[in-house]
Amino acid sequence: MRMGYACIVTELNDLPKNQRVTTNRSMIKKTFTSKGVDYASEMALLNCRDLMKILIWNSQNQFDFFRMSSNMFPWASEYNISDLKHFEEIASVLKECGDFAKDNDIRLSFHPGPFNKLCSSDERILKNTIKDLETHGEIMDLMGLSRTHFNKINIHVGGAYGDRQKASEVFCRNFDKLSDSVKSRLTVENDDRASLYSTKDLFSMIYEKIGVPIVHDIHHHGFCTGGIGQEEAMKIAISTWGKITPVVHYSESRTKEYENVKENAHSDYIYEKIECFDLDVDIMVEAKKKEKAVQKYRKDHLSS
DNA sequence: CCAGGTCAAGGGAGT
DNA sequence: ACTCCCTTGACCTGG
Repeated sequence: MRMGYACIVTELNDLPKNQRVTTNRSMIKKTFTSKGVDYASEMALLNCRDLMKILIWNSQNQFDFFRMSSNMFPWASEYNISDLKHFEEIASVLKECGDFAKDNDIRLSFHPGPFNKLCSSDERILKNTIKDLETHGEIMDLMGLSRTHFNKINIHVGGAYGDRQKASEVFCRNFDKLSDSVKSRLTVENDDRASLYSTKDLFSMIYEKIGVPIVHDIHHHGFCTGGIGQEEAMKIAISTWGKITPVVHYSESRTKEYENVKENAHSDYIYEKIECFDLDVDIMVEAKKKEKAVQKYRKDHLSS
């Protein structure tokens, strides 16, 4: 069982700016407009170089599961990676990252943002979504990562528009418009609101139609059960993965740590022993303190 | 260095 | 109609 965390190594991120290691260098629109795509290219190269440092840190700290940031290429919707000024060096660094991950058995994944709406019937929104997803696939291809759900690109369906069944059908139709680079890696995650998609919904509306595996988020399930329990939902999700080890997401409510916060907001750390019903899964921990939350969990629950 | 205000995208929920 | 939140806070400006 792997345990991973998302996008940021706080230990390396919370350093003075000139020593900081991060893959999240970005910029506001005004800066992108004034400094242009070559500046974005510079930022992307720095981000990719730091990805390598983060992977090394992971291997030195017994982490074999990591979610890469979608911010590695700022304003990626506005250009093709292969047209960037620093493309050759970027490609070379990314290949090194991918090779390192494989040599050290680190599972890498992506979780593109909430603006991806593969269920949209609006051509412009769909076009933006496909562009973003293809960028994620291209990065993984450049890294030489497998075109399997081991290196998943995980998204939510993205909307219901008042009719889940109908929206999910649009999602399935649009899935066909993606390249193999994305199709082979795409997974869907259950939502944290009853009006959206439960794990059970995803099974019948997505998996049974197009074979896209389900990432079961244990925390989200509490807000959108689909009328079934945690164990049943997890088993349904896990049945969709074939030979690849399934991923489940885990987090706890921020209300455990702070007052006047939303029930479904994520906590800094996690406290309870994660119940996996003896299933073989990899766990992506979504807690604000990132790697520190996993380290604390290991100390509390896994050390002997 | 720091604090405070601001920031692409789409949908949903709360006000 | 407006604001906040979501995968992941980070950027920018003025002091």
